[in-house]
Amino acid sequence: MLSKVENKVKILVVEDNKSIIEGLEYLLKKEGFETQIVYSKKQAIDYIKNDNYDMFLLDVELPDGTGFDICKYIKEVTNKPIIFITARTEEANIVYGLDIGADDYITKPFRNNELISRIRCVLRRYPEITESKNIISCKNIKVDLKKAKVYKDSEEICLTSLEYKILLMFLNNPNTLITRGEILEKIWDIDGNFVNDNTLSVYIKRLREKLSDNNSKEHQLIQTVRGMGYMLKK
Amino acid sequence: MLSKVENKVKILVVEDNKSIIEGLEYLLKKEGFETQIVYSKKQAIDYIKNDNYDMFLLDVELPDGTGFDICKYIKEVTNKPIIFITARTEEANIVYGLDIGADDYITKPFRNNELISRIRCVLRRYPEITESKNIISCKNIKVDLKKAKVYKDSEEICLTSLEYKILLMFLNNPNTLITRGEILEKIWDIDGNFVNDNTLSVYIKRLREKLSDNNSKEHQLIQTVRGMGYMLKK
DNA sequence: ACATAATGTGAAAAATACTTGAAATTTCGT
DNA sequence: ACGAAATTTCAAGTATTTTTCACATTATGT
Repeated sequence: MLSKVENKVKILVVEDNKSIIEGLEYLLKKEGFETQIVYSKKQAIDYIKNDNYDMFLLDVELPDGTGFDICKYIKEVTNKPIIFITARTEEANIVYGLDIGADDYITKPFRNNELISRIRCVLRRYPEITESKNIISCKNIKVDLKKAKVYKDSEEICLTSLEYKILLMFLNNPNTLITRGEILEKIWDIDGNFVNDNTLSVYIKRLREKLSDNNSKEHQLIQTVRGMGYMLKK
Repeated sequence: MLSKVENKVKILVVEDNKSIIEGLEYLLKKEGFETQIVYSKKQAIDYIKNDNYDMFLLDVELPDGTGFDICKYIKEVTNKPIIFITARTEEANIVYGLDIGADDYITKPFRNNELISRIRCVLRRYPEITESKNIISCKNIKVDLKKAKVYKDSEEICLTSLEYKILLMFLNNPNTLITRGEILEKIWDIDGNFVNDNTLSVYIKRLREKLSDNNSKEHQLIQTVRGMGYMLKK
């Protein structure tokens, strides 16, 4: 199966209270975020080291330390939004949390809507995060997923909807061989009734035509791998 | 039939609850993992000694010990991801599990989707595991399965699709005699209509030509076993 | 040295991919 | 609902690469 490049905002949640986690994970997923939940300071720092998150929700009290420690660590290595989740009793210290670089805080128990709107509000202050999620690009071709528009060197080019789907399939799997079968299956599969095999060739030809102004073989974004399929060269 | 080198992530599951095992095995297989299930600490350590696993799912409570013991043992001998499966009652100790090197935990009963996404998430933090599944190599020849590209000493060489298929057949069965019949069957079998026997010889010749720069016999990757077939010397 | 098996060669045949134009279908504005 | 425009599909012809095969040559084991 082909992998899919995720274009979601990725949030790391550090929280050790199981009953909060359950609702939280469901909520965030539903709202279109990608989440990773960890339970301790140690684990959190581990995950941060090994992965890239766009944003952090940190509980203050953790079994092996405080969210403040994690916050300081995050601010050392990157500049991404941080929201603290605090018990009401910790409210007094939260000024400290904001001092060391957090963007907001929310006290438990919180209403789901409030959390989500705080998250979105904070994200608005980091426009580069959401913007980067709506654009896929390769070489001089850029796709704005939100507007479903395609640009060649910042000049818009018009693709039909099938051409667009095929292009996305390539952009989501750069440097990966995609067989004709896989494309036919994904784009045309209506209960096994594939389209004429040649149709795909026609689409590839048109896509190339539109994407490239230099139709020498080596300059094609979409390379054919004879006898196997096609591949987008990143 | 020829054995096939699996390019799947291989998971050792240590769990003594039969009703969990049943669903688990089916689920993991369906999601494309290779699984081995064992029921006790003793058995687990035995299997770990004798085989290479990419990842571990450990129940905490076992008839003859705890998953924590197994976790410590694993971390002594290798660095592979570990996820604990715990009953809700053991939740308190789980911080200990994470301390001794586990990557995540999940409490029973769990939803299938949650387990799978935790597994995939943890695997993402060990990129070398999934990457190693996309590369097969032997001596100075490397094959990138994702790109369907072949390299000789990190220099790309171009194979036709049949040459590629045959090479893969050899790489998937190193140090194993493969008869001409087996190759003909696997590569050319279209309802028993085999190709001219000599065709295979031609392909072997071309493959050798492309794979080696030194065409002395001993240096050939693909050795002929007179009267029997061919063998790839690892 | 002999018979047999394996290998090398190049030209013909086949397979695969590309191009083009035109027919069928869908979409969209009126 | 109708017609025009755009999109999608298909068929036929062309170009390119690969696969195949017949025959010549070389290697191997007894």
